Amino acid sequence: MSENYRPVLSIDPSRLPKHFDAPEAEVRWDAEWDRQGIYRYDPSRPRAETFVVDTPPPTVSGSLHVGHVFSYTHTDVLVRYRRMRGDNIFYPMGWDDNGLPTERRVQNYFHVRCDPREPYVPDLVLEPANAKARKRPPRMVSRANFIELCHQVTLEDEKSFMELWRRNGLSVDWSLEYATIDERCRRTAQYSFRDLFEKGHVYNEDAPTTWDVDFQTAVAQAEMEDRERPGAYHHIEFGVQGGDESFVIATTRPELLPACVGVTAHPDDERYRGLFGREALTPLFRTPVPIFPSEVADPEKGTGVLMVCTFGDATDVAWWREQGLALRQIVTREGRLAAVEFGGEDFPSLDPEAANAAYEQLSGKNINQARNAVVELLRDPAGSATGGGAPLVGDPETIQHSVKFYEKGDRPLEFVSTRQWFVRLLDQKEQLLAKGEQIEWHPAFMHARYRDWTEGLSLDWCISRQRYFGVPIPVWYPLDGQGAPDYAHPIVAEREQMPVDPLIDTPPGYDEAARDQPGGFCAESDIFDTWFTSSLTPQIGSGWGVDDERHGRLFPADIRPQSHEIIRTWAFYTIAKALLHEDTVPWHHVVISGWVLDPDRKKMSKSQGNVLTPLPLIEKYTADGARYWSASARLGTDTAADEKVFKVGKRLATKLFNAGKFVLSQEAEVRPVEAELDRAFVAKLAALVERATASFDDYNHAQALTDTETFFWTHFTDAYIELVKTRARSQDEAQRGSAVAALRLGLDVLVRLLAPFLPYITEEVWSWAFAEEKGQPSVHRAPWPDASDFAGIGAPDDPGSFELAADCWGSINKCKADAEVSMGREVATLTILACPSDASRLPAVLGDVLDAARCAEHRLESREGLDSGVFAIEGAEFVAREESVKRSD
RNA sequence: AGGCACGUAGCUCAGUGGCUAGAGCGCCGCCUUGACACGGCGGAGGUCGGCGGUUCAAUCCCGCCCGUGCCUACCA
Repeated sequence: MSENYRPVLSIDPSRLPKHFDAPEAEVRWDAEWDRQGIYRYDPSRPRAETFVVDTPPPTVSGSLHVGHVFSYTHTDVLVRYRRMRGDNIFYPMGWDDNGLPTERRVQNYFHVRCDPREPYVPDLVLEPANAKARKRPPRMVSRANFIELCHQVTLEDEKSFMELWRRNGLSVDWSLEYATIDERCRRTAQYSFRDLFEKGHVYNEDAPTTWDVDFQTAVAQAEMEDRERPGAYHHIEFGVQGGDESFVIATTRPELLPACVGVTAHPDDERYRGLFGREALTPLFRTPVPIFPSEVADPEKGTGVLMVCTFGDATDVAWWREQGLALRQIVTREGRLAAVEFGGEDFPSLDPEAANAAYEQLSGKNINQARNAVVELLRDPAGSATGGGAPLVGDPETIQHSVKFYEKGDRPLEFVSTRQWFVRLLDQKEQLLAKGEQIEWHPAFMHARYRDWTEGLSLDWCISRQRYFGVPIPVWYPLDGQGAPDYAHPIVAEREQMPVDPLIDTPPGYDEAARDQPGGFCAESDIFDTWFTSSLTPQIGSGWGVDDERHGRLFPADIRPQSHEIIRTWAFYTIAKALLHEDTVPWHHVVISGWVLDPDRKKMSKSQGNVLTPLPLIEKYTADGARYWSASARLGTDTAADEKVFKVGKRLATKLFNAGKFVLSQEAEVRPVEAELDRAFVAKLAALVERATASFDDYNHAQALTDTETFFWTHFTDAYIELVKTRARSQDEAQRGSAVAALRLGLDVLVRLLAPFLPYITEEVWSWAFAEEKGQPSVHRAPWPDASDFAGIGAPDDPGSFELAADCWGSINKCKADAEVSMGREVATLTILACPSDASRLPAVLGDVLDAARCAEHRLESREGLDSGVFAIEGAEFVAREESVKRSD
């Protein structure tokens, strides 16, 4: 080597393993990244340089499935890109641990139930229930013990999630970890309540509320779903007071007949016009109820006239309110028919004896049993309100209709009148929609989901839950002299007290001795809907109410990644909170991942048993392979968990390992990139960098991956490396230096372009030489490639010379394939025919082509009629194999 | 019922108002290795869901239809 040039920092490939040991590297790099603190948020840098992520806190009690690594990888890829662009990343991780899923898991895991009347047992230790224990009735534990068990289980679950995230290479700043039940989140949620209370956005009300009879808790509109269920129209004859007329209503809920409080039909319906203002008489119970007209009644549906009950559905609730009808709540919180007495003021009857006899058949039964029983009673002419035979007209007519369920529930929702806390949202629709407009949705069409939901909002947000493991509502109620609570004047905890548990803590101005005493106070025992806390994740991260300066620096966030099925819950509620608290958007961009489908493109669900767990896939295909699969999906696109794609990712990582080994083991002097082919390659590489960067900025990471991968495989490893392999070992130092410099630049840039997708293998390759050479220990802190990487390298004389060389070499390869000889076979001589233009351009790169083809002698002839880029190879004479082997020794 | 998205090679997916529509996997044939057989070269394989329309030109734009998924609504 000449004395003026120092050698490049090359590696000795024999010191590297033959194959990449991914599991070992994944553990090693994860620890190393932690040690270097490369994912740490730097609070000293300004907002403009900071990229704030509002990470979805996963429900830890749910099972781990590939959907988790899928969507979180999308976020991580974007975050890693922004980090390399120089942004100060704020990327926390939280766990959504409170709420029903955890309670249910704890109930199953230990085979316990919570009964608040049970005394607290200190230091209670329970073993996971075995099959035998499950056959016995569940053990009853106190509320405090139950909550302790919930904490115990969530801690374990959080650990397994964290291990998965780390293994998957999420570049989370683990010092920012939170859990939605921890003290900080409880405080933030209670601050939120107090702020909404002060602003007049929350209220409590005793009103009919959608209720799950199994979980025995109120359910919000966002947590309901429709399910198709078989049902039946029952035609039932009603009488009319003071006349011998009758009419027939149709209902799918005959068991609610004892709760009938009115009858209605459309005002223009000729059949029933004469009845308005009079009273109907129910069969069986002989209860007189008002008949009133309503525009909402559809003359086409059923018989056009219907009974109003408390409560069959939301329309019943509306009629009940508008008409000021009586309240006859017969369905209990347990989903059974309550014991009621006909003949009194609440349940009037013209024939109390018969009514009570009939109701006796229903009392205490569940909904289905009561329905069957009432139908039997209606078949008996004795129950008729008119004396005109059996009240049930004809046979029930079976239909298929959709019924509202709690999304986690097993029985239809009932409307039960209970006292609940609500956030007033119906008066905020316009503002909520306006905030949705200010946010950029990726992909844009997902905005429609938010708009549809917001426009269709029909109920205020019910935020109280009659459960145990959650953030307590920070409220007490004063008790009057008789010990009755004054719900109109709740005592809300002071901010300084928070977080409080009203069941333990005492309200300001009261002594603990006054608890549950007349003239004293009583605690609100309900907890918040888990979304009440989850909707504050941007504020939890920013320290809202705790550190205003920091909040100003981190709120609103830059991106909110999430999946599309929780737009109506998580996204919606978070927008609502930011609106009500600070009249702002919570983040500037929403990034929506699609769903993961099973390999047959069916939705994965536990009930179908087609859920794939991620760790075995990561172990089989490496973390980089799993990330490749995730990242190959565009935002918002539902994607099949296709193992073929994992495999491709693993192959890409392997290829990068080998290409890196080759490129970095080339020894040469540091020389400028000058050869025509090298400059042509660099020009293509620069174009790739521009495209990939534009794709990332356009929230299209999948395009960036495809382009980079294709370039890496097609142009770099299959073409460029092969074409310059010989020259990279040439005796001509300038030629050799140019080739090696371009090879190293190619590897350097491609490793950085792939780093967001394949963090492990890129870091591995980076560590061999670039880390030292560039003074940047981690590729994940290295600058994203840009024009400065190519400064000083001239444009090629002919912009097409790279393709020309690759095409010509490809033609020779095809010639070898046709002759069934190996690509490495030496060629004694051959003739290349090219169109006149190509023939004149080819010599600039022909030396590299002939080297790659191992061709000793050649002739280049111009031939009219050939297309550009098409080369005919004639008269090829291959060196005999034995001779070829001998020569190369 | 309304809305959104999707329908491209056997499979999973790219793609563009215009040259012969692409990739990977799978398949077939060949190559035995000096970065990589966890590889390379070559090949077969598509009426771009259907029918109309706009256009010199449509897989791409428009309309209708069919199919799939989701969202919203209705659900006496």
